[in-house]
Amino acid sequence: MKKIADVLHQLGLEDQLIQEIEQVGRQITVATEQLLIAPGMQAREMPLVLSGTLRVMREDAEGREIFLYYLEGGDACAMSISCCLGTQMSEFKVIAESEATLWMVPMVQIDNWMAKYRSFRKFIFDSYHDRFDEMLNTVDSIAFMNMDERLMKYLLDKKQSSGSFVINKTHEQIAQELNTSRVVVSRLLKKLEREEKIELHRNRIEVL
Amino acid sequence: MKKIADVLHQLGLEDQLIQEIEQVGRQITVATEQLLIAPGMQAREMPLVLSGTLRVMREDAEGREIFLYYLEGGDACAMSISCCLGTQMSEFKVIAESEATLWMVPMVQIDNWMAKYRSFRKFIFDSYHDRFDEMLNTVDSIAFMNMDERLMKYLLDKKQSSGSFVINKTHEQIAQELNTSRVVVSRLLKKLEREEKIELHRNRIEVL
DNA sequence: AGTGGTTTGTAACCATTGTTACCAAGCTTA
DNA sequence: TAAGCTTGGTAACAATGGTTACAAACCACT
Repeated sequence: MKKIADVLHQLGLEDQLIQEIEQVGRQITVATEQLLIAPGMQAREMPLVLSGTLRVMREDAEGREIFLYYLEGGDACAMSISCCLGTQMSEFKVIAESEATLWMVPMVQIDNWMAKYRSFRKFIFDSYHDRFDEMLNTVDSIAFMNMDERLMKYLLDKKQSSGSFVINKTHEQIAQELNTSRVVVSRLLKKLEREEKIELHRNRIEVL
Repeated sequence: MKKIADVLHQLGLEDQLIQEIEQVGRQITVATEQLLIAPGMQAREMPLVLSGTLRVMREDAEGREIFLYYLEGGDACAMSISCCLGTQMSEFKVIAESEATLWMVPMVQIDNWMAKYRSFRKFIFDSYHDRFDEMLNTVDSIAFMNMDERLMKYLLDKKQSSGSFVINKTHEQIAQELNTSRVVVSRLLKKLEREEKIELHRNRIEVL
């Protein structure tokens, strides 16, 4: 597993800043499918992903959900910041897609570092930009694509982020993340199998 | 029309910063339906809306469009910043929804002010947060709502932002912003009229 | 091996949205 | 007023996706 200092170094942060982040933060480990942030929660720390993957979902009033994007090694959940600068609340649900290690940074430090370190400003802004970009991507999917295309994109994204051709999810889980029904997912997965793009097994999908 | 200093003052910025912004920026006026930013453009200035409304749209490769959000008095197009900090390009299309006056701030100054003024950092972050929030709203609409609900929400948002019950758009224009077809919009508008939520005229819709 | 729960496959049907086609109403300009 | 364009109304049909129902396959546990 990577150390926090290595990750921060790769992000291009100054050594002095890295030391400060090391001093005031703490490392935590979260288990697969563990809930990290739920709508309405007030964050006091900004999570920085050291290893593993977090899944960021949007949830509406009736409990329907939709997948937005993944956070992976080196990514910060920068959206938490504006939760704290204002007194606004989280509008997401963040769940561990796999076991993950996180570096939790106290929010109170953020503004200091923003004033002090150019590299930190760049890091946070890039982070915002990347998230925004992924949101646009999500909008593209749900606005312009049919469910079969969205499903294939979902599988490819998952393959990309996990680095594995094998996806261990049930049709029901996938249906929830795409905000559709299990029957529809099964139907379309079968179609993708007939097109020889994937192979179906119980609890497992292989991308070809 | 409001002066730039007044607008900035209302945003809670320091007097010294306001002076700097006044010195280096320039004011422009854009006509209704004028294109401000197109996908692939590189922004060198950040627009700040003094009066009027800008419409921010997402456009895909095939030219299909979808409405994301409005920018109004006091709003900054903060997304332009990350275009410039990195060397990334605009992923939006920004159009004047009405005649608008803008204060254009050179990007080169932004980082200075971020380091120097706490109020500026807060302004930019709030701006990012607000835009992100509106994006989530858009995602909610297209992910969870049917076209008739989206249409009604669209009309109410437009009423809200323009401050007028009267909406001067053709069914074709609305169809483009919602990424659907004119026939569908006409059909659903007629339904809304029968439900006495709106009144239809040529080139004009009244929200009741 | 048998029981019970979970997961997947499939059919039939419905609702919503998209498409094509055509006409009528309204505006503009000659 | 006539011609031509833009805008809006409506019908008929197609495509996509959502719902209900049921059965089969698979797994875990006894």
